[in-house]
Amino acid sequence: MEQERLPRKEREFLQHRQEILNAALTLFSEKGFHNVTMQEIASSSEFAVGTLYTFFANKEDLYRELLEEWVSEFQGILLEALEGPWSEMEKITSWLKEKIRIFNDHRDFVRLYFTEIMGISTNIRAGLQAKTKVEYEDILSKIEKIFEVGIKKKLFKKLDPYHLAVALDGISNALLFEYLEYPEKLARIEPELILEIFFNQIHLKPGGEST
Amino acid sequence: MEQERLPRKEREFLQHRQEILNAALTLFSEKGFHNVTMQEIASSSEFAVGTLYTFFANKEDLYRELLEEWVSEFQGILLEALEGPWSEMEKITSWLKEKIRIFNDHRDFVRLYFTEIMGISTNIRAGLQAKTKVEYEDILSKIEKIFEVGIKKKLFKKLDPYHLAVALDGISNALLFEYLEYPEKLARIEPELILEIFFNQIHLKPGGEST
Amino acid sequence: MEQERLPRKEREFLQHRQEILNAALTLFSEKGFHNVTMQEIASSSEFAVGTLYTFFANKEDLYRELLEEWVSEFQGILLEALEGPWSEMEKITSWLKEKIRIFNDHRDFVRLYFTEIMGISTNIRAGLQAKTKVEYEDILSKIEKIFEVGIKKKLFKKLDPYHLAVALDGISNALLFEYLEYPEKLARIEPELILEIFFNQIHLKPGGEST
Amino acid sequence: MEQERLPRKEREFLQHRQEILNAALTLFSEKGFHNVTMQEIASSSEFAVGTLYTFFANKEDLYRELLEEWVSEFQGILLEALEGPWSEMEKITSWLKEKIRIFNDHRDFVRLYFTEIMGISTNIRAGLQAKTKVEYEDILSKIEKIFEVGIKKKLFKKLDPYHLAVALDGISNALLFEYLEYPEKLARIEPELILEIFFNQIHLKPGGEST
DNA sequence: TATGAATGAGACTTCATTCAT
DNA sequence: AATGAATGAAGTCTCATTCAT
Repeated sequence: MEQERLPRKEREFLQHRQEILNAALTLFSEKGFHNVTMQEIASSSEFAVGTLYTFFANKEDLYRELLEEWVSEFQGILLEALEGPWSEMEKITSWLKEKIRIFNDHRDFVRLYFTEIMGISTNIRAGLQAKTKVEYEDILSKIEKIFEVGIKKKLFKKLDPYHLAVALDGISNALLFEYLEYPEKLARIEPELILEIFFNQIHLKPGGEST
Repeated sequence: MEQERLPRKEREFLQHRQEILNAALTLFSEKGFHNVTMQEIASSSEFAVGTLYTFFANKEDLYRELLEEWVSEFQGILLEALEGPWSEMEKITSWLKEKIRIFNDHRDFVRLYFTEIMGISTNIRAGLQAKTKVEYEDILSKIEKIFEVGIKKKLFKKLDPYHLAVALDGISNALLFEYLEYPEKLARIEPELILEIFFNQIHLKPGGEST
Repeated sequence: MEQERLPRKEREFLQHRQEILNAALTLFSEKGFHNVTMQEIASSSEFAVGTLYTFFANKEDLYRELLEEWVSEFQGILLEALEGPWSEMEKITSWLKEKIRIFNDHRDFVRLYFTEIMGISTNIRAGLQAKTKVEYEDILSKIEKIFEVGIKKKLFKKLDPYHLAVALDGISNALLFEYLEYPEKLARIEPELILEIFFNQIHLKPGGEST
Repeated sequence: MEQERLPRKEREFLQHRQEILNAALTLFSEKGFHNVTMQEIASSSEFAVGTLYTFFANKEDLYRELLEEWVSEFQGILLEALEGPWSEMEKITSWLKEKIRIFNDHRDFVRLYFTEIMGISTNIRAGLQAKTKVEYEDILSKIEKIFEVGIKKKLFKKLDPYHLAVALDGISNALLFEYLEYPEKLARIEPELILEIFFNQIHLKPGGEST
């Protein structure tokens, strides 16, 4: 999008780079970092192996740039969704909406991303886990803040806001993963589904709730 | 425990096997399948490389047996927790209690396990994902059943029981992972913490709330 | 010879392949399949180990292709020698002439070939023995036919033509091997030497004998 | 046979040794030196691997002793057949008779033996080829002598006696191999079959002959 | 700038041999 | 004397990376 008015050479360069990254994403997502060879990425993107090395210093670097580019793209989208001048519930809803959209539109990336942050870093030297996790915690703490405010405003029950943030994230991940894996089992996921399960009752409803 | 009265040879065999598996678990969990060499496992378990091959046909096999042994152990524990002659809430509580205990006592294994089922199978040929996922879905459907019954008994709100199962599992995973990662941020996790967030209000409380 | 007008790349490919095969032939012939390492073939052909694998799938394959290429080459030459529009004696003489030439010019290969068909297949999986033996039997049966015809024409004594074929082949192999091993003991072998021993008198010439 | 009146210990020792050699012969003959493991020989002879090493210094040694024992046994038999106080034709006939018997009764050994002398030594360090070939040449030169004498006595045509020895040996090997490989194709081989092909006419019979 | 043949370090695996029991 | 678990050297093969064209 930002390469609109670049010289042709540069435009082409960026496009080729993107083609390689796309091919790599699909392959990495299907088979994992170690089960994909540079040769495969080259064939799949219709370049020669040597050419990959004019775009990326090495395999690790390709992998890192691939992840980081998307991570920062989505990080931006999600942070923005959480930062508008809206009510707490609206912020959470818009964040969920974007998250759902991302899961739906970028399954390959999501698989790769979760492999990297949940599990054991596939590529140790690339050292992505640390950086990626920091960004993840950034989102979490934004949500934590929202809960904190919401609790102060008596919108939500008085529970640990950090726990709530982690829990909401966990619920949404679980449902979305299950959905991606078995799309037939669940109807298309909407924020409301998640919110209903998670929230419905955490809302402080005068006259209600657990002793 | 069960090898008490085996002939010495057999006892030794099993013990050596276990020593190898223990070393391997730590290494795999720290660095992932592909970043661990047989040489490392050998050194770490204080055997020669060749010795590993008297216990396991190859690296893949070692990895598979490692995972399968623990998976089936924990599968047994969790299923048992879900199957007693108790109330719905008791079943869920006992399941959570066991899950928390497993996460706490077997962090290395848990990391490895989630790498395998959430992410991209580290070792494609080992074909663990399929088998492992089936067992995982088995637990989930048990929980689903519990919710179903609970809903019929008017214990729980009328929500899709499968969604509820996935969500509860997701919440507990998220909190437990966060806890394992940053033990200082969360107090020792108890079933009650999770249940409070998840359940508190899903209980149909006469006099309270949503139709 | 036939790669004259191929693109340079292709020419080079075939030449490198041949260099590897030549080095391998010498080594295999000297030490046998199992006593030659890929490293040795690489060093001897002045390529890196990895390079061998761009030409051949594995050691077995290299060995197989090496043998099959020559076998089919010589098979062609020998069959042609046996199939001309000549008299029976001329066919046998021309076959012997070619056989002697092959033994002389391709000693390394001959050693390797006989190791493979006479003895125990060095490389079981390569399954060369079967294929190679079939081609060998093909030649034998051609010679058998020639004897059959010759017997009908009363050129040869009435003996089992298959026995005669095997025997003539055996005599020529024995003399040629002995010659290759101790070239000083025998004068340069000519078809006549073999024919004299084998034939001289099997010709049914009442009262007389071969001119 | 010669261990008749040895102390039991020694008798047993020799018997066990023989059992190992028998198992090894079968295996080596089927799969070749390099495709047989010490473990296999142990299993097949129903001893432990370690036990093999109380009988033989190493695999090579086992192989060497195996071959040498039989070679010297058969060398004795064949030399004896060639050395009696008989006529030239009788000597050759008795030699052939023994050779045929050996081929028939000891096919495994014969396969192994020819692998070793014809082809490329399977086990280079064992250095059997040299020793074995010397003994082989010993037989050949005995036959050569017989031809020499026979020629002097005008029994045989005046051809190079060494050539004749090599040729007769080659004919008999070829027919016997073919027979062992395809026993159905040839009737049971008798000295007469070989002699008929080889000799019939080489006899100098003034006035010609063959009925 | 793009190519892909060539490279060689490094991983897995086998198996002859040893040695404590 | 017999055993067989343990050893580790050595061999095969892969694949990220380089570099001459």
